[in-house]
Amino acid sequence: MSLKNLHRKLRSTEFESNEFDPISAFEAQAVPQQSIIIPKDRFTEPSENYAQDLHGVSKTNIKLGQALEKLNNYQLQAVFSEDSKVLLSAMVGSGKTTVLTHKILYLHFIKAIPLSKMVVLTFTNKAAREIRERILAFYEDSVAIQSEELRYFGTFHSVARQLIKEHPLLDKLGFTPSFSIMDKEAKEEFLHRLILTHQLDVKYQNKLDQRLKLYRNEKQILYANMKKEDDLPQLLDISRKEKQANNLMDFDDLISIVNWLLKQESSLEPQWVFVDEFQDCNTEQVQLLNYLSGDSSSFFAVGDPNQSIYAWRGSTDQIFESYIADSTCHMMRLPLNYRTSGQLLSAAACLLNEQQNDLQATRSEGNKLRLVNHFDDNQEAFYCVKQFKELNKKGIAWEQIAILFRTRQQISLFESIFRKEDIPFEVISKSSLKDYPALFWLKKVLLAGLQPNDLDSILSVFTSTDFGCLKNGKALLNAFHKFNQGKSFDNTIGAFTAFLHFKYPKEEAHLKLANSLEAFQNHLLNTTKDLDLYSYFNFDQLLKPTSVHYKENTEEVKRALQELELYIQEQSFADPIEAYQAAMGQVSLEGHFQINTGLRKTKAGVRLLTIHAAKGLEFDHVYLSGANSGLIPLNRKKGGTKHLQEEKRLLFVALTRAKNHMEISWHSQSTAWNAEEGPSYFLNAIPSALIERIEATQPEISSKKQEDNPEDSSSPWKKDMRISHPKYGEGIVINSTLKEITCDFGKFGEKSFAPQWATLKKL
DNA sequence: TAGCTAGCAGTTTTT
DNA sequence: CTGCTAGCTA
Repeated sequence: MSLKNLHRKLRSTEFESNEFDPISAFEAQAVPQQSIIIPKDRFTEPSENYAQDLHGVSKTNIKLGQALEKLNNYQLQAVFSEDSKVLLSAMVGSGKTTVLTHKILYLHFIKAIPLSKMVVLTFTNKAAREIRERILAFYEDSVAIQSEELRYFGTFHSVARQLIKEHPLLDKLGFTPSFSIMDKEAKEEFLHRLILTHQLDVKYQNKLDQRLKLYRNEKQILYANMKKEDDLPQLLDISRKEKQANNLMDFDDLISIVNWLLKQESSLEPQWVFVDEFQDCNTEQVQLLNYLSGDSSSFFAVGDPNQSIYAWRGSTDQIFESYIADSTCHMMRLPLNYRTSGQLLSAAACLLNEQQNDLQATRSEGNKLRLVNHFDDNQEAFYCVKQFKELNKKGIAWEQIAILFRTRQQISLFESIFRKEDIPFEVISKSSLKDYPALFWLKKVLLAGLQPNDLDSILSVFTSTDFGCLKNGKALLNAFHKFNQGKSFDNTIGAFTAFLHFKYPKEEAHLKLANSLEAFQNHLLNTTKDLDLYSYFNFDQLLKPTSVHYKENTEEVKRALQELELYIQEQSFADPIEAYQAAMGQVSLEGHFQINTGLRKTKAGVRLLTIHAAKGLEFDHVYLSGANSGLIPLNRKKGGTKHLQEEKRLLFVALTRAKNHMEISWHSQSTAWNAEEGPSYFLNAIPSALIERIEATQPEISSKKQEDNPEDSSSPWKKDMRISHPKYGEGIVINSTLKEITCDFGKFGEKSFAPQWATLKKL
């Protein structure tokens, strides 16, 4: 029977027929899968008593001794272990970061291992920052710790960047240590420029990333409707060469290049290698770990196989298999959950494989898991408004309430209703620099100044729709190449400046900018002061003083420059250009300019976020919205058990975010196209004794979404009015409020104006 | 060159 | 179901 048919059959089974799990049923029928389950007898159990070790620690370092006394025996076992290879299987909410940081501190303060001899790898900047902070917190303020000492504490990518910079063989690959890092957007622009300049025929250009991956991994060129092969292979080839020529690396390159270098010559022999979230490693990252932790180094990895929800990003279970097979590797576990109350945790544990279920509750029984049926998402949002207001009255802080969603699209309806109903809220998802046009542009300006041959950054500066003066395209590139022919300039920015002076002599502000870019490195030698750089580039003029967002744009840019300067001061580089390059590398890696302080969300409000974004977080009250079959697990054309198992773990992650109250909702009339009838069939695995079912709330008079029309009748500019602008010519008003007028100018696209500044004329 | 149609993919997101 | 687009047709 095919997977699809089997599931149809399984789903049709009555919902009430409980204690029945279609996935287990399927697994029982299917060919046994290779498994990542660690056999029980591979675990070393903790000893009864660590009093002596604790006493030893307290004698040397009282503060650390006191901290360690709070740990349980499983945690202490991992901290004190003398084994040189340890894989710690940490169940959800069992304090894995605590163990990781305390082990680092123990090794450092008691075993006298210098921090500079440790490599600590995480997947996110947030995790890296947290570990650094917890370590710094242990130092008395009299003993300042050099940032130099924590050089190899960071994300896989930032440590890779550090290693690449330091490696003696880098020039063999055609790179210099001042290479810059392309984020996703930069890489897209880069590839599009290559397609243009090399006149390549490439189909599905907005799916380039996927297509390149398919081609690299499976040599597949045809995609979707394509009948003929296009120039994709050439594009890959050219981009490889161009990256070398321009000293550029993308995120994937960082890992593969460091692996290549370390394979030739190991440049670093750390005494200890630590990994957080071990289950998320992909094959290349595993390789990096192997290169780093040779025979002379010890290795300590923490992870939770039950929380592996990033397989779609390339994480692999091979890593578990190889470590289980390795008999020198000691397996330890952290089974005690301190977060979730008893009944909720038992319910969540029903979603795990029998053998992998090592979870033990430490808290009291608490509330039952609630399964609530709503008519649709609109209905649910109003229900939430009511519930949340009551909870808040009872003293539950807004930020202790979270609503989780499978997809991000589900969030926007809640946003608009909460806004109307005065529920404070915050959507938690990493914002992209692209959402801040001024900062996005600032990054290009600085990169163009720092890498005088990086044509992409230069072009982006001058062809930006918001702050540029040129139109991007084939014509511009051709004109520039034509101008360039036969002449020899020192570098690309020099050539481009000359080109601008020749072809666009009227664009005074931008001509000045070009000159400033050309002289930027020299200027940096004098000063890296933020306000000085701000006026050096004349941002006051360039950021379009008539724009609605002028004030916030200038403030954002000033703040960003400030962050850069702070970073440079803390890193104490000798060469200011190198320092600025390092800072910009950090901006690329983190995706924002807050590279010192990080993104601190302090705003009070109900949290709205996807389950993926909720990993690692906890809340008092958690609501999972719209958990119909078809959404959880999310329907997919391709997939199979691997996908379904991951979706099941995703539901597990959702349920284990809650400390005290967990409510899952499903909709009778879901608005999602892929939703099916009835709640997620994964929930059938949970015995009815652990679930409290709540009947459908009656739909109110109208559950139809209300059209909200925020158009302001007092504004003289009305929707669809034809207008003209001195620069952009004729256009049509798309939207008009007291604060902002948005118009469409055809080939110039959409522009927004502040009514008090707008130089618009009625037609 | 515009219009039509068939076919397929779509989620999650960090660096 | 919707959105995208390659490739065909007039």
